[in-house]
Amino acid sequence: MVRTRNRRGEGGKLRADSLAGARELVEQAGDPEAVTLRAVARQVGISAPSIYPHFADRAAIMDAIVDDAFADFNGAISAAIEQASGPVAQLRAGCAAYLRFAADRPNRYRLLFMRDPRATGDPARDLVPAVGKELALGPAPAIRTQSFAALVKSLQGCIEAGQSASTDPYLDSAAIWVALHGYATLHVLLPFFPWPDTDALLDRLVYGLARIAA
Amino acid sequence: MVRTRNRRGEGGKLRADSLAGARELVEQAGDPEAVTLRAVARQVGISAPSIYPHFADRAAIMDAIVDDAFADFNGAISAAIEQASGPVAQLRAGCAAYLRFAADRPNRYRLLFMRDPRATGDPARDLVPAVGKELALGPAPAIRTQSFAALVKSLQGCIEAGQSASTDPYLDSAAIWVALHGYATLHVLLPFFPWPDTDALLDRLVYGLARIAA
DNA sequence: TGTACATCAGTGAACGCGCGTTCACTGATGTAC
DNA sequence: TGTACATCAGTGAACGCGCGTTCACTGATGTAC
Repeated sequence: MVRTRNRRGEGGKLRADSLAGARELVEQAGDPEAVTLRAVARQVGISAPSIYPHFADRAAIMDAIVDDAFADFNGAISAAIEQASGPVAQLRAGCAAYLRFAADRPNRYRLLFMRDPRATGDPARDLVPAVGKELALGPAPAIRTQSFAALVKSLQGCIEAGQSASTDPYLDSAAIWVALHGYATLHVLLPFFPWPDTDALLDRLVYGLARIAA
Repeated sequence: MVRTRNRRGEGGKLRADSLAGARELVEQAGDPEAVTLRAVARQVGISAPSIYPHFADRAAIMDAIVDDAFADFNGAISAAIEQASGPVAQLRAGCAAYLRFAADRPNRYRLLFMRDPRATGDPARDLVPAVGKELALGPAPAIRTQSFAALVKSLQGCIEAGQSASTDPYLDSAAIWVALHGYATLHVLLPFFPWPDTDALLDRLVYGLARIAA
């Protein structure tokens, strides 16, 4: 609330503060619509017009926090994959981290895959056109497709190790993603539904859809 | 646009007209937020206050079109089930109808399972508390849980016919629902993703999760 | 060391917009006599 | 058959709100001389 003016040359700090404020708003409200320019300003403790030297418009703020959420998400998943040893364990660890992220930080998960990409500021950075086969499998995936690329890579690792009978890792990765997303989404939207045990479901999804023998 | 005033005693027609207008708005805009009271009035060709004799507030309109969408959805699924013969075929037909509904009428599907129930007018009618095990399995399911109940019943039919090895039809139905929803949701949100063939995926989901031998 | 000045961080007031909702009303329609 | 009147469908103007965005500004801070 109370904020002391930045010193000269340090005006850029307000950008980081604004992003932090926007992040807090998402966390508190659970609704990306709550991230209004004025709400961010209130959260940070500045006047609304002060945002403009740092963001072109409201869409630019949304875009930045979505990227921020993706970075967080990617970090959680790649950390889980790295900690596991062996291709099958890595695949499962990545998928488990996916569900854990959605369960632990539901309001950030909303930003990732529960918003219409058309609502984003810069359409060119949207998930829709960026997730084409070539890009997702390429060497330097964009931040919004990085984890999907990691999933494909994990499944390819299982195939190379002779532990998966999959003949199309891209297709089967998409199937796994769809199932994870359905579980994550409905968990977020309907938290009081008597859901089955996460680990048991995860086993069926991963091993079944990746064609891995139990 | 141009509308002639209803005759005396027929003022109630405006309620139906308003609902039709709200439905058209959802279909056009794809965003439930676009269904504002004033937009409905514009669509119908009346002034905004004229809505009030027929709906308590904006939330009541939203609630009504959500119920309308559920009735549509339930009708599509039960029709598909009735047309199929044999428990396994019925189960699969119901699931296929689920995906078909989401693909053909994406903006209505948004109303069903892609909105936060907290955004609805009357919290008591929300899906969250209504979908408890007892209600969903009961004899007269509410409109918003009817199709889930039909899914459970279909799976029970498969078990009784000795064609499913499932030991917990409620749990396995939830798993199927989750998978269907994930596929439907991401299709709606990311229509340009190179999705796998719907029928092949459906087979794997239904037979795999319902424990039916192919 | 002191002072004038440019720069920079941030403000306050205002704009037009669309929203949900309220209120007093208008004027056509049917009915009672 | 004609007329007064109650009822009903629907309106127009207004309210306060929060929003994104623009604009002219203020006042502290650092720097040049």
